[in-house]
Amino acid sequence: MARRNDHTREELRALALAAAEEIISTQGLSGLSARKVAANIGYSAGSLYQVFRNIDDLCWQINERTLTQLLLVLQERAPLAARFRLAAYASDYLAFARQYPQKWALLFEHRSSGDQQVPEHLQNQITRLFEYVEKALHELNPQRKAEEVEIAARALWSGVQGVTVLMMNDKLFVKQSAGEELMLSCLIDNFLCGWCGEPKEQAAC
Amino acid sequence: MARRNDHTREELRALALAAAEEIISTQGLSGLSARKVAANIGYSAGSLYQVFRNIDDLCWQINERTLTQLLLVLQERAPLAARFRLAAYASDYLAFARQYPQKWALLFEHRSSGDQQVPEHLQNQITRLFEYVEKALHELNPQRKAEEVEIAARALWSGVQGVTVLMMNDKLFVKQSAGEELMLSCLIDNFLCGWCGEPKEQAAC
DNA sequence: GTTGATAATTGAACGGTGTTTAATTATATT
DNA sequence: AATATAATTAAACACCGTTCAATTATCAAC
Repeated sequence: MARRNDHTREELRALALAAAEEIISTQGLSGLSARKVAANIGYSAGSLYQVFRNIDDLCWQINERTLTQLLLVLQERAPLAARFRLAAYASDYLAFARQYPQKWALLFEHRSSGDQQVPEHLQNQITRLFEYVEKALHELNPQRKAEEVEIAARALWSGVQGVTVLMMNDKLFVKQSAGEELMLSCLIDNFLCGWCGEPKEQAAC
Repeated sequence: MARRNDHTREELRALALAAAEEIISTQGLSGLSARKVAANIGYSAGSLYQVFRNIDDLCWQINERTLTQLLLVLQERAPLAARFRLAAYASDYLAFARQYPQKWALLFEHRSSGDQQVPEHLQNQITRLFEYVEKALHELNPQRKAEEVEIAARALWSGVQGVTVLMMNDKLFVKQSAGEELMLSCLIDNFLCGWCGEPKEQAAC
């Protein structure tokens, strides 16, 4: 066949990405295969290579979509006061990972085998994520230098990331349910205590 | 052949694990395959299944060895005072990840496809890791309840974990070299500020 | 319309993967 | 020496990602 008008190039790309996301969500990354994706959208495996360089590329593009989705959620928190906003970011992040565990896992575990680099667009998205945190930290303590803010934002958010990772790995067993939320507020409260230099508001744990 | 005395069961297991570690260290996880491991130790692929249930199992066993190695490093820090000990733990952890990036990645990214669970022995090792941190935190503020210590240790160490993960993913770009070390001390200092309730020692960033 | 060029699509092929199993072979026991 | 036992293997199976020649549908020109 040729240039059949069923779907344009872009439509095909979107179809494939959607099908791949569906497979990953239900069967995990290990359940993903080019042939399955193709079959699910009524094409042959070879056709995917018209739109993706390889399936690593497909995974990167899924990650871009996932990150877009996440950023959209976080954006909603903009009206909140800085301190609550940070807490909301963290809790949203955790909730997102719980809701889309497989897609979230792909987001932070996918590394290309070999030469390929992280796509620029994805890097920009990650930078934006950090900027949200930087903005909140700056509002909380405007005297800090830009460099300090940058480092602190990455440190703090890496912490949130770490809590989420360990949760996802079922490798932490805290007695209470909602233990992860406790950990997040513990992390943030204690950190902000140092960041703002507020001795009185000692964190709960 | 049968029960050839070249190697006992346990020797074969050790040989295979060593070969697999070598392959992972040089070619990454994606370069690992049962046939390669077998070839490298002069056996056929099928023989591996006498000693491992599958190659996921082999990966778990590698992880146990890696974690043993890491715990050994951290143990050396026991003589230090609590605050320095914590900092040393974090820096050791980061250094370990840098030195054995592939093995470290396997440690925190490997999840079985499907039914298999995290082996008990590995869980115990992770618990021990957290206990090191708990001990230091307790020494720094003995008034805290055991529950609080438990949560704080996991929160703080997850932060260290997060910094390391993001570093490994080349996803954070801080201008300074040694930016990761700065992030770690930023995280720990600020956190401990809240933990101990020490307002004066405001962290550098 | 018919022809020819163009581009999308496919199916088959290649070399790889993990895993199972029947057949083989070396050791241990009787 | 004969037999039982257990280790080892080669081959087979069903997958995988990727490539490519062959096919086929669309478009442009005549």
